[in-house]
Amino acid sequence: MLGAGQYGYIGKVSTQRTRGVGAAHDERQLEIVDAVVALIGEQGLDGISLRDVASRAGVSLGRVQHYFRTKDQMLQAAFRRVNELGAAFVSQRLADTGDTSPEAVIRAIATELLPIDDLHRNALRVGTAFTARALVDSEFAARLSTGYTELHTLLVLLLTQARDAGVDVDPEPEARLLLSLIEGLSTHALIGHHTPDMALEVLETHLDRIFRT
Amino acid sequence: MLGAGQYGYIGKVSTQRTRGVGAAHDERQLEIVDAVVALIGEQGLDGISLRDVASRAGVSLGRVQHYFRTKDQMLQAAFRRVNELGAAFVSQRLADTGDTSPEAVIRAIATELLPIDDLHRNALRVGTAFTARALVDSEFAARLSTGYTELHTLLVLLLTQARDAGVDVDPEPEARLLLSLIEGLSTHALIGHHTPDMALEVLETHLDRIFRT
DNA sequence: AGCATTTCGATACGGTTGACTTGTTTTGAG
DNA sequence: CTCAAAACAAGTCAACCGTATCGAAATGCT
Repeated sequence: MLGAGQYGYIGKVSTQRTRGVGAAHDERQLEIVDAVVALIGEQGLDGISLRDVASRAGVSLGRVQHYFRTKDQMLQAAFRRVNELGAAFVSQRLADTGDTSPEAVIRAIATELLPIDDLHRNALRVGTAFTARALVDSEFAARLSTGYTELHTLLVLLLTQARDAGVDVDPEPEARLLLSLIEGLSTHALIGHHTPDMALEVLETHLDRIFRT
Repeated sequence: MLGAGQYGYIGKVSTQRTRGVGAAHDERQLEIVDAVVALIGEQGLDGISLRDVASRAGVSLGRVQHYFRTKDQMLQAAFRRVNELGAAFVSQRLADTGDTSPEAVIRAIATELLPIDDLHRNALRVGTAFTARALVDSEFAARLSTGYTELHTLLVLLLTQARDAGVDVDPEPEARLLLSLIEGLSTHALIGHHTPDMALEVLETHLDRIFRT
């Protein structure tokens, strides 16, 4: 989960009547979606009702239903939102560090996919909730799979750059291992089996094993 | 998820009146639990109702309620059941192979925690559902954490044996990495991001990296 | 056989849910 | 200003849920 930004929803406008400039529409919709994301993180995916969302967002049930015709559409919007958040996290860290070496980028990606603070923790909780949902709903499964594939492709690209720079690594399987490892470390950190720091340490050790040969 | 067998439920008997030998009781209870596990694998944790369970098990709603006073108790029983299944999977493979070397045992554990067939797939789906639930319900979180700790301890023990036999490995962090990796590989295989075979290949490569130094 | 206890089916109840309908207010293009 | 479309709010509804109740049947110890 997280990482792939499949936009195309917020800011659609297109042929639709640009009623009220359309700006207020997206803003209010985002308010509701953020309430949904927060609630899913706290109560899980099936633990929330439209009335809960309305209450949390401080709006009426009618308003929520105006922006999302069905509950499923609302949840899909929330799913897109956490993916956006994940992508934004990574972009932010990359912009902060400045180091664009494959190793640094991979480290940045991995770090942002761990529950290093409450914000990340909540986003990852939502991601986990959607992962469970994906096992039952093929619609979500397809979206999730796409996101992971994009992330995998990115990792392969980075590892290929590293290999070309002299690092002894097989990009394709190593990317697969890395992504799975990050996923597992993140999940275990979420449920409290270990701390984010310990997860990060394991990851660093493994990355060292790859890059220092 | 999976792996730790925390029994203490089935076969409790104890001070309770041994009405009807008590054998039929456990059998019928297990029938219902198996229906629950199957349903959770198919429809997720929140997608099932007591009526669904009764229908799937071919019994009346009243009977389900007789064996489980609340829905939560029923789900907890299902959770224990998948843990039992996971432990049974590993035991079975270990008995089959006969090889008790640390490497073989680790390989066996890892293999049984991947969706290598429909039976394993369903059990792992249920495990994922409970993982998502654990993020919201501290009761399940505690049980899950205990299971993972047991598995972690076992891996540390095995890796310590390997180290004493001359393998260059740091048991504690390596066990943490392994368990997380298995978790991630399993999850990704479940959602179809890669096949169980690919997951197994990644794992084998990593194990080779550890043991062939 | 007698009888307490377990087993289990049928039914009902209060509550919640997502979806829908209806009516009112707001908005901005013409 | 006009007016149609959008943006809401409130209420309604049927369906479903977990749980409780009550009575009948099965069971097995004494």
